[in-house]
Amino acid sequence: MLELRNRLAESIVDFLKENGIDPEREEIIAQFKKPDNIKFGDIAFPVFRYAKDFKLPPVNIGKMIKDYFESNPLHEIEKIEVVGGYVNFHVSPEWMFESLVQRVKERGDDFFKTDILKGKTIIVEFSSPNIAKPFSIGHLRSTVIGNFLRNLFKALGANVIGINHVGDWGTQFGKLIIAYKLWGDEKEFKKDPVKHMFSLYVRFHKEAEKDPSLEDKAREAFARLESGEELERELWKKFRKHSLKEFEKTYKRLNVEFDQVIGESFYSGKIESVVNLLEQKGLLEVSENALVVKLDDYNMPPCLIKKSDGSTLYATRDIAAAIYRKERFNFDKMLYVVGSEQRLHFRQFFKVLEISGFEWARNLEHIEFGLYRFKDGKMSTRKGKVIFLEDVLDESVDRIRKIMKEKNPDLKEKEREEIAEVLGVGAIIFNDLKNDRIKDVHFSWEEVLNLDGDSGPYIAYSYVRCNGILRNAREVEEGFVPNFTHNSEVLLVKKLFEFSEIIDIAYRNRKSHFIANYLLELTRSFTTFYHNCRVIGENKEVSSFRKTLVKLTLITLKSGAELLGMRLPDRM
RNA sequence: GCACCUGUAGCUCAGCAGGAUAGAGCACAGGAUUCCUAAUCCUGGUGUCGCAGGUUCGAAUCCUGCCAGGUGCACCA
Repeated sequence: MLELRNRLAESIVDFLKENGIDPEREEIIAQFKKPDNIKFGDIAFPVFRYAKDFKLPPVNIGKMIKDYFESNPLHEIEKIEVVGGYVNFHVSPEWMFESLVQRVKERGDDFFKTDILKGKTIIVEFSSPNIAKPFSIGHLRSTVIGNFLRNLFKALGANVIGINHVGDWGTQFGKLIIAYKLWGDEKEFKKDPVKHMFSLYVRFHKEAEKDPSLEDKAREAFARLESGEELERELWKKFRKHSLKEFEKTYKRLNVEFDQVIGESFYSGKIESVVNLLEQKGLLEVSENALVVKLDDYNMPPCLIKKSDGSTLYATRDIAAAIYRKERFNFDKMLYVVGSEQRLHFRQFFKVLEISGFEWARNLEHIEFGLYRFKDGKMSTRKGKVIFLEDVLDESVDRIRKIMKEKNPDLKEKEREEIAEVLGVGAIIFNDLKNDRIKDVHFSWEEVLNLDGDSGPYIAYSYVRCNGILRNAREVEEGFVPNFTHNSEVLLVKKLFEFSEIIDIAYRNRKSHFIANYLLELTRSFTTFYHNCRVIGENKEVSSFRKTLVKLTLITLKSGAELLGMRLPDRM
């Protein structure tokens, strides 16, 4: 469609030039619009703004453009209509179908992939849970959004490095160490390490309200950890090991992989060189006994580099990590998938890098997203007010399992289990990715687990039907000659054709909801087609053509779901 | 207090490099199954696009101000 727009724009530029107007092609392309209603065609060009130049009503100009195209016709265009001030181009569905088929013949299942990012190295830092805390539904967002971006950039040909920047360093570990020393229970820990650590963490904050000296003790404990004291180090290793093992299970369920899992602790040895560098550049100042970089000139509060007790902070480690990664991977872009509440933090350390002379700092992006919130406010790990992701996934799988028993009782137990897992987890992933990530998600079990309408299972169901048809229509040969006999076929082909453009939009905005919504629309187009057009039992030409439409729908649904990181079952 | 984000149908949300009567899902009512899985499809919308100005041939979309909710603003991450 992009190429077609280019060609249309070129013709319009020629036409306008003949009439003494000299616009850029890009300018024309920007004016193209996708009509709200399909009856107005596929590409619309509004001509209102030229009324003054031509000293004619828009309709007349539209007619002139139409005439121009009719004397220089494009085979991709089936029909041109002038309505009001618009020139509406109706793209030939036959041409769309043939282009799609051609593409699939050439590229197979990779038909939607491109190489626009070939040769580029892109780092996506995502998930990054705190290993002192359990994996809550709050961590789901960074995980699935990051995974989506990793998939997307890969599909566009980039060399992508997905990094799980595990939160395994910081004062929180001081807290955990103190709490473990005071109230830790070896037996409880062995039984369920993560839950036990969580209860210690919550208890720490509760007790610290009564006894604020605990906070100081925690900071001291972290300082000892950072300076390499044996006892603290051992405890830390123990906490870390068990947490990572636990997280691994969750990642497996979510079908998420990382190219690198490096904790913040990894950078603790690289802090001094950062401090020295900032010192050299004359950016470092002592303020209230701490080391800071002042950012007054950029309308930001100072960025804290070292606490007054000499231990490091989040920002320091992020700066060290960025420099390290630039040296190691020489990335073209680095994206941080982290909640929007940390926006200031990112602006600050991006700026510190920039004024330190690292020009590549402008290739850093904070991919922010809204947080999960309850009716009565924010989730808080500290207060123990948190929903565990595992519980959400289990509940979702449970619900699916029940529905499956009802709808398809003939499935074997083992197969049903596998499919319920795929559908249940997929439903949660889809639910998270279907809305603009910038918005907060109001958590309610009802909504997260809602399986009606705009949901993962809805898409999966269409996919399953496609598979069913292909299984039952083995005898039918695929047909590559367009043979439209019903309007729903035309609408389906047009929807299928949109896919590449949607990928482009999702890429430019780094947002998954464009793809999620597209998949819902495609599914709707398909089910309408499904209800109106049978594949099996029609004459040869019709059956063959329709079989190919089903095949195209199948691979498009699969590809879109793959980008989102959602698996689809062959039956359900 | 300052900065940023959000505000669209009863609810959850699309649409916002300006463009045609502002669209989905849920909920509610009715209908469709001799036929590729009815987890489906079809029919039914009188919405102050938070409010008020401005720019424009044209504003949900851009600008300004205000209101509401959220987030952040030095030793947490």
